[in-house]
Amino acid sequence: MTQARQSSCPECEGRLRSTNSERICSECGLIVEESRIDHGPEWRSFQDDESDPERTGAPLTRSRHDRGLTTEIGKSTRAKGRKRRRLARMRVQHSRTQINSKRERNQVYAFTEIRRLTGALGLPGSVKEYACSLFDSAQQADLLRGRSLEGFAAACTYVGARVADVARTVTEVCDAAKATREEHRAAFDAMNRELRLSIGPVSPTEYLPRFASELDLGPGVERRACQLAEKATETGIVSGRNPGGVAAACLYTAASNQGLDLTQKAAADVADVTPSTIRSTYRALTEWHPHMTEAVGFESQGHRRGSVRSLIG
DNA sequence: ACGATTATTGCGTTCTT
DNA sequence: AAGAAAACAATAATCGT
Repeated sequence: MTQARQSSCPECEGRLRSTNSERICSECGLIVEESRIDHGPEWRSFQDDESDPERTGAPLTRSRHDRGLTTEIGKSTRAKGRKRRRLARMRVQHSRTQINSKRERNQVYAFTEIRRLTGALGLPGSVKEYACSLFDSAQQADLLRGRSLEGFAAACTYVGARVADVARTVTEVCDAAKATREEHRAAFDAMNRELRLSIGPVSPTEYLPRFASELDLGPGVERRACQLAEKATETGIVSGRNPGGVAAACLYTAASNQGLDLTQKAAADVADVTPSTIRSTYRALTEWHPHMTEAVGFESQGHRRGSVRSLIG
């Protein structure tokens, strides 16, 4: 809202915006200024970042984590006494190393994928780190069994982008990821449930800055669009709708009101929707007056249906 | 390009079994 | 309690201007 000092991101030239404690780039999420508030937990696992001594880069092919080769030490009924106890011990140790190495392999794989994803989506390192730590939490919470690693990598990246206020749509993430929408969702739901992520439905405003800059719209238009988006949220227009589509429609409406020649198709494209979506939302946006079912219920109308769809961008 | 109309899709509800 | 089906809202596709 108040931008006084630097007007563009040193990395990607995106516009900056301020939150409570920091100024961040609206496109890549780079934190330009930060008024010393330490945000979130201190993640930093043993071996870190840039060096990556483990052989990275190797396994980008799809591999299910459970489907590897395994060796087991059978329970021999013939072994007796000391020999039997030795075997038992071996079995225990062996299983332990197997679990550890499995975990480690998974982690390396997931981290590599997260790194690749954040790169491909133009997300900053902070998102990558958050995503990795989130994956670690998920692993410790034993959320992985029965769900795909790729899904978790995608979901962690998605959540990371969300909390950094540089949301990407599920479509964007899944297109770049080696995961299907279903896998992403399974992982996301699991983490959301078990880890108590504070990830509510996406607000259209989260997409506004990025879309605005992609469309070369000035701050004035963006501000107006933001007002529209807030009003849309209050009115209940957003519930059940694709937030990205609403954001694009708000921008279109704002631009249109100011005489800019922004085409519906252009607005639709940045949000990955069709012009007809822009149209219908535009209508709802401009003539929200005539009829409003349940006029006064301000909280009641909050979530009628499609709350799930609002969750996923 | 925009608006109106029809088709499709997706999801919550409800109606079973 | 889990699954099938009718119902509804948003989005996409299509046609007309």
